[in-house]
Amino acid sequence: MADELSTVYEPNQIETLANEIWAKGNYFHTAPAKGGKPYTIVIPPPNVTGALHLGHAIDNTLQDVLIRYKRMQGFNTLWMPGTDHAGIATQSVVEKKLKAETGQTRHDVGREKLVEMIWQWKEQYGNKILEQLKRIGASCDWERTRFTLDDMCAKAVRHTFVNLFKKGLIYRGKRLVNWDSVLQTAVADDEVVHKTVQGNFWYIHYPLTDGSGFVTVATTRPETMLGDTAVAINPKDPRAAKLVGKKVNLPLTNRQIPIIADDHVKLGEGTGCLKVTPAHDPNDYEIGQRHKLEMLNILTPDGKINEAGGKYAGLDRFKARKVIVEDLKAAGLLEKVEPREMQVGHSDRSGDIIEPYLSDQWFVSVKPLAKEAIKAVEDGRIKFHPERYGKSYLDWLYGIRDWCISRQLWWGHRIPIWYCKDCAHLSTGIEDQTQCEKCSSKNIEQDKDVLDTWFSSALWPHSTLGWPEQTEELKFYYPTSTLVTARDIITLWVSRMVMLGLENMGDVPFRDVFIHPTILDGNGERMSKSKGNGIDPLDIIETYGADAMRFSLCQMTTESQDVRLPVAKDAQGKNTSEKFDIGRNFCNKLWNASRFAMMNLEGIDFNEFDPAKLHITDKWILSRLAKTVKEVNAAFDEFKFSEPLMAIYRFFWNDLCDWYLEWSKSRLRDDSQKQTVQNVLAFVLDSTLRLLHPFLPFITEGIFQKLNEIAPQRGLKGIVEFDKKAALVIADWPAGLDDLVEPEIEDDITDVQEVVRVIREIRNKYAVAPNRKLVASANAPADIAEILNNNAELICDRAGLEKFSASPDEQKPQTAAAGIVEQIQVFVNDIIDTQAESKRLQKQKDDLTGIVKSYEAKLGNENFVSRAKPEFVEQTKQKLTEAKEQLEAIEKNLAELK
RNA sequence: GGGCGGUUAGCUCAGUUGGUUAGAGCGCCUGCCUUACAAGCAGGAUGUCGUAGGUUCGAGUCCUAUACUGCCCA
Repeated sequence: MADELSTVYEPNQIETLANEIWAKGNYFHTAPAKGGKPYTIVIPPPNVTGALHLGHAIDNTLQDVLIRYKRMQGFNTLWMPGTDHAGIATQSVVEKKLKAETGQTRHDVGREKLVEMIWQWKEQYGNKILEQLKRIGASCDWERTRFTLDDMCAKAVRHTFVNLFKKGLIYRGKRLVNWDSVLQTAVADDEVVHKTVQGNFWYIHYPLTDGSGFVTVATTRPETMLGDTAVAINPKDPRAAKLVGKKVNLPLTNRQIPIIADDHVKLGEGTGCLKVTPAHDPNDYEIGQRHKLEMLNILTPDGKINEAGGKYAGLDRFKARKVIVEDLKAAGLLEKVEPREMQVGHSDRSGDIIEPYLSDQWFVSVKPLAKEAIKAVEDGRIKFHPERYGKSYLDWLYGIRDWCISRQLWWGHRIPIWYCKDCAHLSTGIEDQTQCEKCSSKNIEQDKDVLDTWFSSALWPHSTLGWPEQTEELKFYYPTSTLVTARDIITLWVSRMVMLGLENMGDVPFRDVFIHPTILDGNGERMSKSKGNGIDPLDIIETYGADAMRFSLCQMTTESQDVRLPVAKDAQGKNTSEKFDIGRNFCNKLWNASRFAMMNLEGIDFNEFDPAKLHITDKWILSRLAKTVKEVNAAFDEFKFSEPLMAIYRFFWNDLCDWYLEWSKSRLRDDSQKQTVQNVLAFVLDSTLRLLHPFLPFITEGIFQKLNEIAPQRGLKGIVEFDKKAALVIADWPAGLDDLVEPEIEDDITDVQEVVRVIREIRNKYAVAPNRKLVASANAPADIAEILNNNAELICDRAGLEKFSASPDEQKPQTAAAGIVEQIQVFVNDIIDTQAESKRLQKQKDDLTGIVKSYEAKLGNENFVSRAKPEFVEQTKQKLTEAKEQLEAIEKNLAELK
């Protein structure tokens, strides 16, 4: 059966097979009743409208690595999946579709119908992303899949709102908000992206009412002058004494507005006179508050000038700008226009220019919540990895402002507030209200707005576990263990989960927050749909396999904040990247090494294993394995991903494949050693599969299944025995191997490998045919010579020799080429080419001369000898002696050539 | 404007508490279809560690300044 395996790894079949096995065993599902220690991760719920991109792929791969690792370690492991209703994003997708298909707007179909359409859309497409997650191997407990708008989450949202409202932490107020005129909703600060755009500074004259001249104001948004209710000047400005208290005629209107003094106006900047538009600029709003100015709104919700704009009413704000500039010019009030680069806020969702807009909104007073959230990180109840991100989190919370939670949308959690039309009282409650709390009037109406999506995502770690019900799940799995996300989400989501987790549960939502790097393209730009540089993980999976993708993503996950992934178009025009070659090559190597092993495991018998028969190479590979396991565990505990993977990579490729498998070939033909090799091989391969499983779940599971058929019982009888599980996904993590570490054996094998390398180099330099057997010898100190002689067979096997021997008195034969490594001089007979040899040795001589000189310089420096640590000085002396000996040997060999 | 990163081989990145003449993969050069693997094997070349100072016996690593670059916040 093993020899039926194809020589090239084919990911497709094995991915299907592994998925079937996992589904059949229902291994991803868990429950508190299973006992053990809990380990919980809640997925950062992807937006239902979205499709996976590589950002999701890396995020979810890393979560899966942690979950699989902990599951194998025996934790009661829950990975809670789900999606986010993504208010604005989802509604606008459906609105666009409606517009494209029928030309209708949401107002044409009405609220109820639109919401129904969105639900339909969600049912149709919302599962796509879950299917995609399954393709990348996410081992979520799918039975528990949640949605931020499902009943369970809705209940949590309702309770949270009512609690906060009753505590006085939710209030309604007329405030300036970031207004998206296309979507006609307020958006949060963090939904506004600032872009640099080319604009103008218009200098406008405002004539004084007393006829004594004019003041000049400069603005980037001339149309807002319609809403000006004052002109401000710094009180220290020399002109202030004369101007403050006077009035100006606001051009194009018949209003007169006062000149006031305010510190906010910077001295010596611009014209020194600032037009104040409290209803359309955050700074002006502050000034307006201080001076109790009128707040004059001049815009309609869809971004047109309203009736306050007099004859400009009805014009779109950008059109109005042009007309107003023309009119000012005609009136001789436009002094000049300066082109100017400026930062303008754009809606993350619609791309529209955000307008500061005065409207009724609901807010959360976050200060008291933030205080607790700050404490949780400061006292270490929550730890960020890498640590520096804790600072971003704290900085944001120190300066936090009240959170505007109302959105003028129809898709989302409707605000549970009912207005009484008779007594104007506001009622709220867990249940929908049918009458006014105060006057019992049935003439009540629910608030039209919905809550910011982050309000429901902020509850995710406890709402998904059933809160406010005290479910078994909630008691067992909360607080969750680790949150894995990208750094741009720290303020948006992480901080809010901490605030509301502490508020509702009285405990942190998670202990550790791991922030992974952001994937950029080859030009250092963030991947995005609009730029067209995004890579679809499914394209990568089709081309390279899911394991290969995961390998490369994990390998890139170091502590750096960004990773670059050069993007290329393949023959079909899909975005792809050579980066995934590494993962694919690794999978192929793993596949083939496993094939080799399994082809040679016929007749393996666990009970015939005899520890007394262990060969030096067996002990060596077991020692290397044990060390690798240690390294991997240590790295995982520090939230490192690249490091453990690369440790396994080196072990598997550079130790197991390059050396052990090769040495095992002849031993497998030797009946007296066969059972030992077979058992060690099966054990080491099995261990490697276990170590790799969190990273490469599919291929390792596939091979594990085959291994189970060929060698059902694996382990080193009397030393380490492994469980006999039906699937790798639930197999035990390698443990109890520490006693296998043997440093001396590792050193001995290193000497052997060094000698082999020197001989290979010589063979290569002289172009010796691969199949030509040579004779070699070595001069080395007695102890090392003994080791080499004991392992002469290993050297011959790997260096293509028929004979090898070493001794402290060995002299270089006349016709031999010489190589040197540490204290060992190696002589390879009968291939000499005087000229080439002389060139080779000369280069070695030059290198060594440099080394000797640098040591001599160090030791010649009195400061070094007197101030460096004595053991370091001693070490350097030792090295100098060795280097000098090597140099002498080379010089001697060179002299003999001439 | 404030904060946090990055700058190491042609490319993408490692580099622990300062201590051999700085590593990996890809790419490149040479030789191999060696009975697991050419997505492979063996060998080789390649770096003033952004720049300038400083601390130190010793700096890719610590400090200061500076350039370029990215992200977050205002």
